[in-house]
Formats: sequence, structure tokens, C-alpha cells
Amino acid sequence: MPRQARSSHVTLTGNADCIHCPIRSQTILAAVSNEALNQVFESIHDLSCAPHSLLYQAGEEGDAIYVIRRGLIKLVQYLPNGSQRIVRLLKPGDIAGLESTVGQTYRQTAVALHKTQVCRIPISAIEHPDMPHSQLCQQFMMLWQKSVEEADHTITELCTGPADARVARLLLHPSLHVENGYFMAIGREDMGSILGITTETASRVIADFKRRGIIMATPSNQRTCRYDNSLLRQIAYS
Amino acid sequence: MPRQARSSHVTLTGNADCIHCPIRSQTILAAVSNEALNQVFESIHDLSCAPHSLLYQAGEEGDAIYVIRRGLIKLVQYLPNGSQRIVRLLKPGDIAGLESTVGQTYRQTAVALHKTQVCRIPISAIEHPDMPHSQLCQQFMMLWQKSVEEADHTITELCTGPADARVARLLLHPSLHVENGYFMAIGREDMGSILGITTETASRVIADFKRRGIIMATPSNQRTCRYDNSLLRQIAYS
DNA sequence: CGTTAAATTGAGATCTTTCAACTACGGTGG
DNA sequence: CCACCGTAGTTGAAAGATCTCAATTTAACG
Repeated sequence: MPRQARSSHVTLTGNADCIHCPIRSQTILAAVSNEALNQVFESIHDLSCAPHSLLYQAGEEGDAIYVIRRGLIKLVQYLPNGSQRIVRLLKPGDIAGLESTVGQTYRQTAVALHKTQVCRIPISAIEHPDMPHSQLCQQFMMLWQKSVEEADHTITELCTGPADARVARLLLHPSLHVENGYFMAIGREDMGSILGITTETASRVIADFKRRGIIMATPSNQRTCRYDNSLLRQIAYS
Repeated sequence: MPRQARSSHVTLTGNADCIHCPIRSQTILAAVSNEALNQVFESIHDLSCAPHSLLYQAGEEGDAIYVIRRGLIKLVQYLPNGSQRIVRLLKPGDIAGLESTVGQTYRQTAVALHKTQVCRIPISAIEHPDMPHSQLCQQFMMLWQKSVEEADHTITELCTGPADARVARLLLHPSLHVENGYFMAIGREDMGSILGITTETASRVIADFKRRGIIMATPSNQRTCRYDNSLLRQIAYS
């Protein structure tokens, strides 16, 4: 059963400093000139999200997109029967709430998995007359394409095959990858919601992987885990 | 194991008659004036696809999009281990090969399920200087959004829960819906590939539905089936 | 150090797959 | 016109995987 957010907090860090943003070149704002950016600058905000905090909820009027700068966001969809399913994981560089740019309400609920930093860019900023629409359009197309690809990847890799293969593929997933040989730790319940298996099964598979030495806890950092790439791959792709 | 296409044929019916096309208003060409259309007209072709024929294959250079006019198309993705997974079903009005508009190779293989008619619109036509780029851009955004939504729907509804609920949700899916109370017949193997279950399980569930009177064959038309909407819904959403 | 959430584990019930056999159907060629 | 053949669909039985429910352990945090 879905649990309600408890200590959830989204705090306004302040105005975003897009001009000096180190990852701007990797976002949709890459194509926007400093001059244009100055026009919309004030409406763009830097947010800090505590674990379990909500960026937005499914059904809300979509008035902004969110660029993930740090951490992980899950897009959760609730089913008619009350259970939930995680549809996508968003990592730094990804964008949440794209549907708001085509006038849609948010399709899923966006929840921070870890402590997360995001940039909130209101639709009004995107549609500002000084913004380079044609270039932005190209950028958005690419983002859409990426979303579809990611969703298709979820269907083919994370919803297919036995539980151990799914878990292995999830651990190999780029969103969880931090550096070579390490991945982000992720709760068993979330794991289950992504893979369409129960928490217990996820736990059993992970426990088994640990026993077999395929993954091992990193004592120094609780948030990451070390793994044996080739063994994981073998399990993931029989 | 994936079977190779046998009698597969895609035949060129001739140049498309976009000007008189009855469904043009529902496609991306809605926003294109007759004048602009006349410029690209010759490159747009009307194709007739036999069952099992290929529109394009995964990995091919994407040089056209395909508007489905009649019939059903499946987008199939092959997994490293050789098995296949159907990622999406496309019905009349949908578009296959959108990724070609952003310079990508085709991500999946597009195969006709039944006898199908499509319109092939080359990228060159879309990018023709006389075409209304800004409007087309809007249209494409909506199409992308629809693709993502469809993919997410597949994740949450067709890859989640017990086999009977999945089958029920598939039968209720808009792509299979022909008219109130009827849906398109679909092979058990394809069913399995969409739902992530085996052919046998799909067959058993369908046989069970038939015995319980939830669905019944339509004697007059082998291609469609009648169903009890409320019973199906009950099974689909416990 | 106590409290609470998360993770783990066990055992039995349930569901799905696997493998194999069998049936129904539609076309083909004699 | 009919026997033959291949494909798709169906069914059974046993093995295997996953889920459920419940108990327990571990970790996290004030």
C-alpha cells in the first residue's frame, strides 16, 4: 500500500544561477542566449527536495518543467486498485513534467528518491517571446524521444523475464549508475514497484546477489553499492 | 523463438491522395495547406501491407514516418537473448517511426498484424521548406506525448498484475477496440509478447474467458470478438 | 537507548511456465 | 474433391517461480 510522504519538504534554495550553471550546456537551456535567459531568469528557481518529497502530483495543472540537477526522481502512477507503479526514474540531466509543455496535466506523481536538487522552469518562461522557439522545439523533441526510449526500455528490460534478471538489469540501468562498478542504493519497495515484483522477492534476489558476491555493500557510503559488472550482465541477459 | 516473415508483402498502392483523404484532418497533415501539400505530394505513398509484413526494421536508417490508415501495426523489440517483446500497438491514426524525425534509426521493427494500409511520408517531405514547421512541431510534440502516454500505459496496465487481469486490460485497450462491445481478434503469441506471459497462458486465460461467457466469438467475422464490458472491467481492475 | 521503518527470512499457497501431446483450420497439390 | 501438411490454438501434468502472510532481524534516527 502506498505510504504517504512524511518529512517531505521542497525548499526554495533561491533563484537559479543559470548563467553560471555548470550543466546548462547539457540541458534545454543550452540553446538559449544569455540575453534571453536574463528575461526569464527570475521565474526559474532552484529547489532542494528532501527524500520522499513531492515535486508535483498526477492530475495537477502542469505549469512548469523540472530539470533534475542532482539525486533521483521517481515518476509514480497509481492504479485503480490502489497499488502503485514506478514508471520511470529520472537522473541528473533528465526532465520531469514534460507533458506540461503541451498543455497537459501531470500524468504521474514525481517523488524524490534521495535528497535531490532540481530547477523549476515555468512554462511561461519557455513561451517567453524572447526565447528561441525553433531551437527549443528541437530540444524538446529530443527529450520526448528520450522519454519514449526510456519507457520502451522499461517495458523490454524491466518488465520482462524472471525476477533475478530484472533486478540485475535495473542495477545496470544508467539512472542508478554512479561510477564504474558502483550504483545507487535503492529501497526494496521501490525496486518492486519498478520491476513489477513484490518487495520480498526483490529483497530475496538482492540478498542472494550479496551472498554470491555479485554485489557488496560499500561500508564508507550507504548510498552506493559495488557490483561485479560481468556477473550482473550474465544474469541480466541469460 | 521469433519466426521470420513468410508471405510478407508491402505493396505500393500508388501515390497518396492526401487532398481527398478522409482522415487527413486527424493526422499531422491537418495543419498543412493544400498548396504546401502539392509540393510534397509526390513523395507520399499509399502502401498496402499483408499480415506479417515489415514496414521497417530496428536499426535501419529512419527516412520516413508511417501514418496507419487501417489495420494494426506492432512495434517489436528483440532482446539480447533472442526473445521478442511487443512494445506498442498502433491503430489507425497513429504514427510509426516518429524517431526518424529526430534523426534516429528506427528503434523497433514495425510489423503488420492484419492486412494494413499505411501512408509513407518521407522525412524530406516534412522538412520541405514550404511546410509549416512551427505548426508541424506542435503536432509532433502531441504525437510524442501520446507515445509516451501509451508506453506508460503499457507499463502500468499490461505489465502489471496477474495474467487474467492483463489479458482483460489488453482486450479493453483502445487499439483493439472496434466498436462498442467488440474488439479485434489477436493471436495468442502476440498477446503473450505484449503482456509478458507465455502463449499457453494467454490461450488458457482466453479459453477461460470464453467458457465464462466474458467473451464470445463472432460467427460472422473471424477478425472480431464480442465481449462483456463490465465483466472484463471487473477482472481488469480487481 | 527506545522507537519505528525497512529489510530479511521461512513456509505454504498460488500462479505461471515448461514440455509434450493433441485438435482445428486453411490451403495445397494430386 | 479430398488427403496431406503446417500453423495456430488448446489442453494436461509436473516443475518451478512468485506471492502471501507472518515472524524476525537489522538499520536509522531522535
